[in-house]
Amino acid sequence: MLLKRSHNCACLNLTDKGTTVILNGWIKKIRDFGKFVFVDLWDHTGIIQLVFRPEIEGLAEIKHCIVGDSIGVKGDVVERQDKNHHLSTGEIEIAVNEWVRYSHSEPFPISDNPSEETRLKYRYLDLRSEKMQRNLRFRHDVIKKIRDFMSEKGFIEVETPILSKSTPEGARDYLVPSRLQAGSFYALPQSPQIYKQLLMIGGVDKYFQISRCFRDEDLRANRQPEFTQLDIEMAYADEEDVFRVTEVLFRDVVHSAAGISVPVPFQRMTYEEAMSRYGSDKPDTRFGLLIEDKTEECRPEGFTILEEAIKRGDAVKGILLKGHEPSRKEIDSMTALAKDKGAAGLMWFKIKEGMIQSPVAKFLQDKGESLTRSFAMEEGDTLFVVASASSVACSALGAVRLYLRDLYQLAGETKGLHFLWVTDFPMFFYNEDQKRYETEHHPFTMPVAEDMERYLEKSPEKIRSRSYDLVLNGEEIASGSVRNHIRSLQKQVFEKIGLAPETLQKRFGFFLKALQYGTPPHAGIAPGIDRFVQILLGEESIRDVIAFPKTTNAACLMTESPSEVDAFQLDELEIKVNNKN
RNA sequence: GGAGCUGUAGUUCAGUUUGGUUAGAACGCCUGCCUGUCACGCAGGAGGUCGCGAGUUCGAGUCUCGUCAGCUCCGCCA
Repeated sequence: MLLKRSHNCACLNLTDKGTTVILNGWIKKIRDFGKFVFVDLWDHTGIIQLVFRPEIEGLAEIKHCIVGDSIGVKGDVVERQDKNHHLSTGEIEIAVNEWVRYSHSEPFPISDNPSEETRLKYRYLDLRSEKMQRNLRFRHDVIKKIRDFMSEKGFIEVETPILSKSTPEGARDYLVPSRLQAGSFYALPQSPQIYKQLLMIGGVDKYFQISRCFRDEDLRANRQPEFTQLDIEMAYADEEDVFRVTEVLFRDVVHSAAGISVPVPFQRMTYEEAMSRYGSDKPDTRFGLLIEDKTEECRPEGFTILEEAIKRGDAVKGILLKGHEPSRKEIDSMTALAKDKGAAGLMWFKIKEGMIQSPVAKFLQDKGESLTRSFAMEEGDTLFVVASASSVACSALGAVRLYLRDLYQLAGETKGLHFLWVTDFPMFFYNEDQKRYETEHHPFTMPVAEDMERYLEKSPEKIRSRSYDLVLNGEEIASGSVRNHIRSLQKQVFEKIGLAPETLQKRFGFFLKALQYGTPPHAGIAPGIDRFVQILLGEESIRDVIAFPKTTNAACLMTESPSEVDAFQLDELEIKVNNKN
């Protein structure tokens, strides 16, 4: 028997006193007093207390219910004698007249403070937690706002295939074997990139999609193998059009979902500046601590470490931490970070009673004066210096900078949202391992035309692309570009990254062909929904904004996927598994 | 591929530094008592492959090696 509910648990209050209601939900807590029993009933709206009095039928049975049981009750809203002010429904309780247990629960395997492993194994129970309920609802609100906004701006949502074609440029593909053409494979899309460009050629003009993307790469706290992005593409548009619509979109979504006002337009910065000043292509602009290049000014005589570095052509760069002196242990951690990024080491300097303090102090013939002067260092500050190839020094100090941010909460604990456009990424970079050029963004990005002419043969790494990232509080939350709509130029790019003509034809022939039919100039962007929601909610893990996430091993502890399959399934696909063990 | 942290009852943890009797606590579960709780209380009970496998030792939850799993980071992520 289903007692059809009249209300949700937490939607009642003292004004409902005297009414008869029917509630459905789970037992959250049960307190047995012999002659009567209190039950905290929970549904997605919250908790309300039920009281089972001696005179009702089934009093003995309610004593045998446990946390997690699903029940329905009919009863009267009554005012409590002793009110509970910790509860929104704490002024009332439901005096139960009639009730039914829909289903019994095994003892609950998940506590108030569950481990990550337990949460993932019993995800359906973890989802009943206040946090997951709130996060899923928030995520829904964000996505609904996005859909409404895009529709209002004249974009239409078009779905693109999940079973698509492998394009092994970039991330590793997830492959799906074909049965009808055994030996051939589909790939799950890393993004709908090519399809959305084909939609532009197809006259869709303004496209968007809340789309699932798949990348078979290692996971991180903010990275899952499948994730959701808002895919956007506009015909007859350039970067300024994309910036404008994206900025207003984020402004409106942030305002309606989180109640925060952010100014538009967003700050912009070139890739070059981001790398040289922040040591990152996704700089956290919520605080200073910028990297300074003192290769010219700072040449303390007799300090052979620096002198020889400069002679080699290395740069001397540093960041000055005002008013903090990290401990030896903390400096060791920072040194390890710098070395991870390829620096030979991390030099540090403090001033104590006018005297410079540093492991390398004894080498400083000028007592460190040229250092303290060029960096404007004062007592109480700590100076970190790296002498390395310029790019190495920057990324090393970039890592140190973020360590200091976390150590001293330099980004502040306020809900400040700093959006930043990073522009002018390089088109190509040289892959040392594979001895060939690759595209920094993706091969469909439009290179800057004049750079292409000047540098294509001699120094391709100097060619800029018309691509851009949107960074929020030091996290990349969107990436996009003006696309290459010129077939000959697209072919040049493919050739530069070493795609042999036959390979090119096999992988991208259909696309190059499509480009022949009057491709409109177009541009787009793809914000990552999961990461954006994660930042707005202040969650440390992206798993907490996804209903059914995977572990760092890309496994699902609940369904135990991935798993072996039956031999007949493999037979149908003509696949043989090589068991390495 | 590499580094670090973690793994003990259904759950969350203590015990590992310094090897030594029968591995503990809390919550949960089971049985009983209780007329106003909201962390209800009281009495009793069940519940353990100390992740797994080797090794050292008279003796291993504890030491060593390997391995698996979870988390974080580097590489990787057009």
